Amino acid sequence: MATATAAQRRKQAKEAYDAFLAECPTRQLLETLSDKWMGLVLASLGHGPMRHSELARKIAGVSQKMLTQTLRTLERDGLVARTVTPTVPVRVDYELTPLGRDLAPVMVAIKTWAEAHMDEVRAARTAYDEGQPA
Amino acid sequence: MATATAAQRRKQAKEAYDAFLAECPTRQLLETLSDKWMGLVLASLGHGPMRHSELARKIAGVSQKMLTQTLRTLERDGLVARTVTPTVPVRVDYELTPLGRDLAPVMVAIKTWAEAHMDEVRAARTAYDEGQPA
DNA sequence: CTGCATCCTGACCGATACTG
DNA sequence: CAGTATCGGTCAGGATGCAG
Repeated sequence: MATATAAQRRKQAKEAYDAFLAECPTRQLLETLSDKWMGLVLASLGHGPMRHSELARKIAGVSQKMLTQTLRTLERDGLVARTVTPTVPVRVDYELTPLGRDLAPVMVAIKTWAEAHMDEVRAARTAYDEGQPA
Repeated sequence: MATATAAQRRKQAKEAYDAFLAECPTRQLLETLSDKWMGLVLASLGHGPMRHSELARKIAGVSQKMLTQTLRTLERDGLVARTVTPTVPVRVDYELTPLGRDLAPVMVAIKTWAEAHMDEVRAARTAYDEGQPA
């Protein structure tokens, strides 16, 4: 039943998080971090504060909706700080928090890896597709 | 009819968008690596070869379909090697290739980060939600 | 045991229009 | 410039059944 299992799960979660468990909050956080635009947004902000429109320009292909949604999630998770300057045209700046600055390099590492090994992956795909006729 | 025109416009836009992405292959690879189960599969295989059913058991919550789909993608990208042993009950083992072994630590790093900073993120979420009453 | 095909629901995402 | 709300299409992905 749920009672015994729930108590056990709670106790375990308090002592050590394990993303392999479906109910563990870490799983949810991992999925959030794996979101399509998270890496690019974090990598962009890693160079310094940026405005909403600057991010939209830098990250080609992202819609205004997705960008706002991603930034909201990052803000809620304490990875990004949102600063509103109430001038006449409202100005909003996004900046990494200390927590975000700690995560950013890890996300950048994946991006860097992808760039470094693109050729090998491409070659593997070509070989695979040739061996698997449609 | 209006539907045909709308569909055509949509199709044209989609093709143009895909053509644009073709110039930036890194983006596509990054999205692939950011897929929901990629991190957990790579992290699991980082400890050694595993069978299909073993992976399904270890990664709680993944469906058979998604697991196979993820493994096929990894195999196509040359990150995972698939070995079929034609015994009577067919045995299939998945193992990281050298390329996969190079990537795995980076993916594990994100998982590790998530597990390490879960408490801080939780606190940030609570604070955010309390400050933003619906 | 492993993998593939089919069906079907609902979540995601882009486009658009409107507020401040 | 920044953000929200709504609508509609697309497709991811879960469940099931069958094949090797």
